[in-house]
Amino acid sequence: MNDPRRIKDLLYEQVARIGKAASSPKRLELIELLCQGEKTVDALAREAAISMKLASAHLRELRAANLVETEKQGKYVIYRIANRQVADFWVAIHSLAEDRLVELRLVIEQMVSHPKELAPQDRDGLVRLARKGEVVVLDVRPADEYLAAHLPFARSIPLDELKQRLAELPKGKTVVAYCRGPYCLMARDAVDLLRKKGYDALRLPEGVAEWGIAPVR
Amino acid sequence: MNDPRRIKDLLYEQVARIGKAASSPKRLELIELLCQGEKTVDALAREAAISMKLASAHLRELRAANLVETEKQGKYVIYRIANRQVADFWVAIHSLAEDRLVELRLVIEQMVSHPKELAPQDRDGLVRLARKGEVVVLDVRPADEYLAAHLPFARSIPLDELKQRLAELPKGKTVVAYCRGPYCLMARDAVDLLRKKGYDALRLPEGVAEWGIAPVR
DNA sequence: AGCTTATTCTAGTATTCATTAGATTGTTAG
DNA sequence: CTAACAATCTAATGAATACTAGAATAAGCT
Repeated sequence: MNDPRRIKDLLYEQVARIGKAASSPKRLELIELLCQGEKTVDALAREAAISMKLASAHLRELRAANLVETEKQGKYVIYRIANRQVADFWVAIHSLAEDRLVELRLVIEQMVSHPKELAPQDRDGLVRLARKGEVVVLDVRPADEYLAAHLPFARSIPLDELKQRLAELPKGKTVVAYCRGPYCLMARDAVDLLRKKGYDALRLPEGVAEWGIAPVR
Repeated sequence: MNDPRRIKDLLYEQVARIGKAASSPKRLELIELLCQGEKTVDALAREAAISMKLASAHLRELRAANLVETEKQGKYVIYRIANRQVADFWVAIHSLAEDRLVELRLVIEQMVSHPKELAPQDRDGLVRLARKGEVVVLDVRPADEYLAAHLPFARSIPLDELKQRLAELPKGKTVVAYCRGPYCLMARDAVDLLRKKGYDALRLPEGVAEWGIAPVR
């Protein structure tokens, strides 16, 4: 309990707790998932493709940094991000990474970039078109994530139901598909399917976190 | 070189490189120092109170994450942040830490909070008063940091020259002292000194990074 | 009550990281 | 050229971390 450290060190140590939480790829993936809406440990583990034990351990770290909260509901434990600032931080750190790390930009390009990307510049324009019904904004995430938060005027058809529900989409209009954000491939797959079926489809490489829309409980 | 990993993992791994860079207290302190302006390894080590070897090792990490750049000038190596987005990230992570971690707020309160704090709400108001000359905005950081970037209408008197240069300050006006940001104590010490000498002095717990002012090369 | 499922806790291991000391490179000053 | 200094590199150490497996809780379900 002696303290030969500078008082200042205590401050940076606290900030570093946030950095530590953000220093593991898996934890970042969990944060991104939680930005879509609250989820159980089980669901998080499944979607991040890790064991529940490991998910639990990482969530423990996130909770130790006060970035997420939990609520016990019967057999399940529900995790959610502590507030929208956490989602903003996720956007800030992945944006900075995209800005600074060529490697990241290369991987992103390899993964998705075809002529079917929508430049993420003009949000107001997209909303205006969607309001007038001139484009269809399509949320292809699981239904519960759509319920927790979605882009303005978006309609929900989860990716795994898309093939069966194609009839719901008007064929003349451009479909703008989005999912969890730039690292999620559901919208890419949706666009591939839609184009194969003759639709005019584009991928919006942004999600609710990037648009600053916080999930509701 | 086999790759049984999901392609997605590569993305989060890249983002985690930024998180790793931000997971060490010392590296965060170095980033904050570099937000004040470019510096040599030697200067950084001195101001962060660590050995040059350790500073060099940490700076190596920061450069590996592309957050800082270097330039060799004769015997010295000059480090600077790669761009203003890095400074914005520093502000984002320390703000999130202040929002989420009670421990951090407690340490900050213990360190500085007296009745002489200026609430950091009204920047425009402060600038207006400073423009009209109704308050003196005083930058107490070392002179080179003032030259690299400073708040609007601020004048420079480094803390260690303040005692000798008190005559430069008009006694009737409120002096608003600032330094490197909320974790820096130079402004606090300046305010203590000024009040002891009969000045009306307040501490602004923000610096150029928090105001979004990037240092010039 | 027993059985199943969701979650956490405890150990154990392999790996990574922070830090220090010693040797090395490159540059300036005498 | 040599001495002094700035900075980096290498190697070594102890501490922290990610992940796995096994046991322990705890809440439904039958």
